[in-house]
Amino acid sequence: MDGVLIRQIYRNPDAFLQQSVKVSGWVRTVRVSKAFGFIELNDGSFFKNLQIVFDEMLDNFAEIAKLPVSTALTVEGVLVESPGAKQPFELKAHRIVIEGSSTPDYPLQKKRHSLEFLRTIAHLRPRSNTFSAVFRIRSVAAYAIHRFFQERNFVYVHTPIITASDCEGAGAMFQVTTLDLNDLPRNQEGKVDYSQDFFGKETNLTVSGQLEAETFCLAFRNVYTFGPTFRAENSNTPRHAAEFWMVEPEIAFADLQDDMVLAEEMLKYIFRYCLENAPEEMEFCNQFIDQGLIERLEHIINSDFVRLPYTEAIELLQKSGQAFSYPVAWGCDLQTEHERFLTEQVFKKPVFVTDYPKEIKAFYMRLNDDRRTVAAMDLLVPGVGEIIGGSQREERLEILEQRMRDFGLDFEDYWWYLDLRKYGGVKHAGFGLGFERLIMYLTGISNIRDVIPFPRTVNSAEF
RNA sequence: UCCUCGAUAGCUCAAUGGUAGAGCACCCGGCUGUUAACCGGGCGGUUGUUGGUUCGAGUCCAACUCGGGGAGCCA
Repeated sequence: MDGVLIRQIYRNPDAFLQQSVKVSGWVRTVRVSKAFGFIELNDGSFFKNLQIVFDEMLDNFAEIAKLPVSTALTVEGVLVESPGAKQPFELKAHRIVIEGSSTPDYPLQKKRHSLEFLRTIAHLRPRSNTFSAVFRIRSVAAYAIHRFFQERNFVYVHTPIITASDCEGAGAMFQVTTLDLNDLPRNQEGKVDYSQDFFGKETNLTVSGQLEAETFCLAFRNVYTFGPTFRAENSNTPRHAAEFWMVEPEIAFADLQDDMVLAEEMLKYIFRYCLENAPEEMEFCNQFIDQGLIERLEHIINSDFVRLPYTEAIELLQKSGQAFSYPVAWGCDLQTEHERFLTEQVFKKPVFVTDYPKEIKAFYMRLNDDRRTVAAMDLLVPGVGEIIGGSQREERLEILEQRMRDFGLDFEDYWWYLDLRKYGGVKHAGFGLGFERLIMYLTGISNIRDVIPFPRTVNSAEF
């Protein structure tokens, strides 16, 4: 008899009812009486457990009745309709084989644990309901992203993890070196001689694949990256990690409006895909992590995102009569409290804030005709804040060079980036989506450490 | 990095400056359809670390470590 997956049984129970079935999985809990008992078995293929009914007809009944949680079993029996109210069917066991034993000190108890405690046992927490749901949703969402772009013929670009370009100053970087830190080679000025380092120059872990993605954009037209990025910022918040994943599409012959349409369609696609393809996991999140989650996501799928120019946002905030800790004035960046007010109080749905003052945005963002603002957009969502940052890129060589001078950037470091404008440069645009922030929004999990299998944050690189 | 709150049994939490407790987990026993099963009994502690105040510190003070919430930076 070949084994079946619990997922197969749940998805098509009629094919298995009254049939002999063999399943393998791990014990979530055992409830036992004198002559019979119940096992909740989870085989990893499905969020829900299969209830196993066993009785003293088993020759190893006494042993099975005392199994500690997390014992691995293979169970053979007949799938029958369950008289119990909480499950539609159950497996009446004829034979139970212990595949892998466990011990009573198994840390995961069959009760609710705090997320903080579960973080300390990151190697075991995927066996809990919450993380079983979160990490399957993470997987499904990652696949949805690939599907979305591949269906639209975007080319998936693998931009480098190790980079020599200190691009856009997006944040502090982790240095990559093979030099002996206890005995650094020095040049004549007494500075570290990186010509003796592995790459012959100073290198770091990437903070963004955008500039490299632009090169492929101007060859393949529509491209996207999806991979890890690293920031050595000393950020101690529930929304920042030192290692996280970003999705960065880049589209040619496209402007900021096209960019926002793409971002909006992509998010709606991912939300819809996860609701349809991980319904049990989404329902669990809706019930135990964030009540109202599904309703909110469905509302977003069916609503139009707001487009709000920065200048109007400032006026709106100023006229709101709301007391803010940080004053609102044209030219200042929006503070968290301002973003929350806009997206949570005023609109109650995602808001694109567009056309920021050029001084507070990156050098590569396209200068608008007013010469004061750039074609940038941030997508703010209730609860999570900024989830996407994007812009139309400056394709005009002279203006780009002027902007680089304004920012004090060295042309030599960007010679290849400038070449893109020289050889058939066209208008193009793109954005970056913080994948973990998307997962937070999808699951209702409020700490980024709980949507990353093994999170790396300031002072923490366990496992 | 700043502000703020916290750290007591494996977990979640109690405990006026004066004998460290409960629920759950775990162990033993009971129970013929359980659902975080239930009922009875038992085991379980260098009170985060270091130092200080005091006759006496889980409790007060200081520093440090780790964690929660908020802010900055950002995705």
